[in-house]
Amino acid sequence: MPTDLPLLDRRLGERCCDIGARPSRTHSEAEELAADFDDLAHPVRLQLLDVLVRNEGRVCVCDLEAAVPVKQPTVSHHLRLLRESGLIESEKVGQWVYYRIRRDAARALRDRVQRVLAAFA
Amino acid sequence: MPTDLPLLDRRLGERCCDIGARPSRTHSEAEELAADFDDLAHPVRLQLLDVLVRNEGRVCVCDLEAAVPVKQPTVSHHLRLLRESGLIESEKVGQWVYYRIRRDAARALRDRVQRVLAAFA
DNA sequence: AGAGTATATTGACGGACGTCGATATACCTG
DNA sequence: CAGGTATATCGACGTCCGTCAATATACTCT
Repeated sequence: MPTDLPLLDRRLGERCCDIGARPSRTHSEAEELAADFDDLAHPVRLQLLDVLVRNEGRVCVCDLEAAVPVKQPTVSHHLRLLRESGLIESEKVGQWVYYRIRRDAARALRDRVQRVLAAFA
Repeated sequence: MPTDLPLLDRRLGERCCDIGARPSRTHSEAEELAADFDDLAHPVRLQLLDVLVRNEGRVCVCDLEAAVPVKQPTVSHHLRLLRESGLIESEKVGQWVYYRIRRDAARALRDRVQRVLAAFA
């Protein structure tokens, strides 16, 4: 698209506020994307996901607890957020709860995020 | 790495909390990454970046203001956050301020994020 | 049943975040 | 200089977020 023409005019300081720049996404689309980034915008959640990704299969909560610098209720809190956003799932075995990453959801998130970031190139 | 062996044991419910799972990143590394995601974790910031990416060069604040559903002080607020994180820069021309994306910083952020998400594959 | 363990939930607290009206600052024009 | 415009900053307000101690729930073993 020839977005250059109005910009050259603008350089002269003669016009402003009239390029009619509109985002390519609606605000609610942007909200959904922001929610994707939000899931990843906390160090504890990143570390939990990291452990789950690198330990294919099952990791129990006490292992996760040992991997991050917060107390058990806080770990449960972040695990709940990740579960509610569909990125991980849990399975109760005896008195333990094993968590694992949901590869399909993780890949879908990765693809959505990469589609956004591709425009940054 | 053979992460499977302890996991098979674990399946029987006989052991727990001993795989010594440690995140591949320190907490402060995770904090820096989380800050990257935080920059993108707001719909208004995503929309602002979108407009700046798609209008190579200069966009003045009033144009940005027209593109998002918040008032002028809030636009300035988000522009400041993006500027402080190095993703955009501004140039004053007459009574206007033109913003543009910093391609180098944007690409660097994209690469950091993609490196994280690659593990999700 | 009773004691111990693993995990989730609740409730409270402090602090950070998003928003906006009001105001300040800087510039331009007449 | 006076009046107008563009943008930034300030100050206040409400809401959301992260954390944890305490408690609840569910399971295991004896």
